[in-house]
Amino acid sequence: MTRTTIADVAREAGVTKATVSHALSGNRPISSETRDRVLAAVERLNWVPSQSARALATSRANALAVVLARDPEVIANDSFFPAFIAGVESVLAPTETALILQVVPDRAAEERAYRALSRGRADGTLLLDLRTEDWRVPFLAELSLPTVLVGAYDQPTGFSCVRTDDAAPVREIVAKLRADGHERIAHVSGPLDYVHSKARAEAYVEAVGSVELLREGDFSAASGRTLTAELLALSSRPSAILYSNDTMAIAGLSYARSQGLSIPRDLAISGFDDDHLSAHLSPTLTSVSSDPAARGRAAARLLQADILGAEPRTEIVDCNVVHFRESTGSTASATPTVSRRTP
Amino acid sequence: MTRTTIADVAREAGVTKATVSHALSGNRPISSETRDRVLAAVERLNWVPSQSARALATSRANALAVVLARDPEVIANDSFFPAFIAGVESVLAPTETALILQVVPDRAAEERAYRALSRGRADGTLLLDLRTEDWRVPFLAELSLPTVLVGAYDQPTGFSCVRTDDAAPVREIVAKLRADGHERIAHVSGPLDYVHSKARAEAYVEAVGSVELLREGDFSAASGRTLTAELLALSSRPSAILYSNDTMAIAGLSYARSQGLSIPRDLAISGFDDDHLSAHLSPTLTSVSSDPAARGRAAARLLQADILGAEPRTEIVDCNVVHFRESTGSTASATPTVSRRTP
DNA sequence: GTGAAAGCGCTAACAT
DNA sequence: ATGTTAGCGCTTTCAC
Repeated sequence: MTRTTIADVAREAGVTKATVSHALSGNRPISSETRDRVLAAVERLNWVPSQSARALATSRANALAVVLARDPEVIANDSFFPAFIAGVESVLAPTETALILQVVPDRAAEERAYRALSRGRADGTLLLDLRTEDWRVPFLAELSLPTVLVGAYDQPTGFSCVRTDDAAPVREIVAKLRADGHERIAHVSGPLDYVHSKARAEAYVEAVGSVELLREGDFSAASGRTLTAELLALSSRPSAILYSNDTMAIAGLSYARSQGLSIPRDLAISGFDDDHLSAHLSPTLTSVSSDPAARGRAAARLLQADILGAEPRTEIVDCNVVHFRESTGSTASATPTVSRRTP
Repeated sequence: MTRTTIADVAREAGVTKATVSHALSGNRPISSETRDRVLAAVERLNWVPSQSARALATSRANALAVVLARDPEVIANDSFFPAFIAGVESVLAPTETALILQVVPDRAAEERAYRALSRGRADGTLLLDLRTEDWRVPFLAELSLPTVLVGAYDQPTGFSCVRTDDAAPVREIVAKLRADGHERIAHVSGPLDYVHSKARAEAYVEAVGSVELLREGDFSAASGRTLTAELLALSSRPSAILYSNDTMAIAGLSYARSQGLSIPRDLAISGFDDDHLSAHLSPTLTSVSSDPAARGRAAARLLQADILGAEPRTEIVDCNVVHFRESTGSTASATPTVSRRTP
């Protein structure tokens, strides 16, 4: 049984391949009568155009791509990614555009992946996990593969960009902790070459005026634990720790408890990303929700526009909202208690 | 600037396109000298073969696909999916095979998506969220699109399948609760037309010998809450509830508490899927971990084998392990307390 | 061991 | 408004 092609449909409808093609694309006027006949034939034969043939002929893959250079294990415990993808899909689905997900082990493979994408696999790509001076930015520019940056990239580029203000929530949390009487506030960041980690860390440093209590983690539970141990071992230890994600915050919280500290009495803790279970922990975890789905939607729309030839533009999606919960001792309307930090 | 093609490489190396093609594929003997020259030219020109041209010529897309008919919002809160995808990617990455993710709103779109996949977009597909008598099984068989079923499908098929024993952990939990003195044990299931929900529910019914306390949820927090309320309003209410995922369990737990019940004293609770934060909740949540990554790896391997022409086979990946935690009042080695349930 | 040429199934000029 | 035809960039017979 050989696959049915556009030629079969043309024969069935008594027209030529060109007519079939145009009847479907609407790229040239067709008598409604002919169109009906063609559509009927398409229906009858259950024909779906070959994606590869179409891609070859039009140089359009009808697919967008995300390449991740992360360890597969890390993807599994990240609460940002699935929601982001869900957002992307919600704008792609109506267009019948596919999303290609490719995980690569190293830079060489990543370059090959982007080259392959630009050679017919995809029409554009979304760049996540941006780093300062990210090599992918000039690289993709040279490949002239339509690209949208997701994150507050700190250099000028010719690409569209979906930004978020990561500094504001950090300032807000620090201010609140200050008002609650905390004087030694620490920060466990993500890797500082990630632009979002860096933005948060810089906002922290600016707010507290010192790098003394800044520690660079890697978003893993293990680093959350280790760095918390390090901070708590200080002769003059912090009374509050801001973590750059919930996973590290929870690991830190567990460690602190294991040392006999009570949260938030002896140590206030806040996270980032607001995992959907964070509001159910005990104590409930103060965190920052950032609507990754909205960023996914914005990024997908910008990329589609870019592919259609629109000018690159930067969109600021600011859905960051701080949820003060029990882990900072401060529920919504709690009156700040002065000087409750431990020695 | 026109894209570089195989013809450019051939010219650069002083050979024909055919030789370039074979030098890379190894599909026919090439003098090592010529090969070197070709490879050098490829390197020099940074040439990557066009995926679409290759796909058209070989009818191989070098891509696998997952089509989801879920609401995008649901994807975001599911702890199974990201880990599963991570597993799939870990076997695909070395092969430079792409994973296509497509979310569809309804059945018509889903059929179109599968047709498009089988017409050049992908070489095979992984079927998730299996339902009893799933229409996709015969449909994909007719499309003759290589497929691997993920879940304990209850009909014979010509497809490979990655199974898990969902009944065993349910039996284990019920047995433990019984031993702890619980006599009225309820179950909040997922939609019963999903094969895994059904398997769990059936194991539950068999273990407790009655459907009286079985309620059908939809895996959402909202249904967890509603059905818990319903069960607790019973004149003779359950002293333990098994939920078919952690999200519903946590919603149920919150509701029970809001009614003044203490967990696990007044109500024992267990979940399913073991979200990475479940061990950090308070009380820590009894749940069943199932290593979705391992299932992703197995499914990807089976699909690749299938595409290469191997016989379909069923693989049982049994990594289900029950983690008894505080929410069932039963830490690992706790001695069963008889009759501590509330009236 | 290598070259020449015929497709793969579409789309898009170019005709009429 | 529709038909004819030439590619898109590969792979793969078929010759030599």
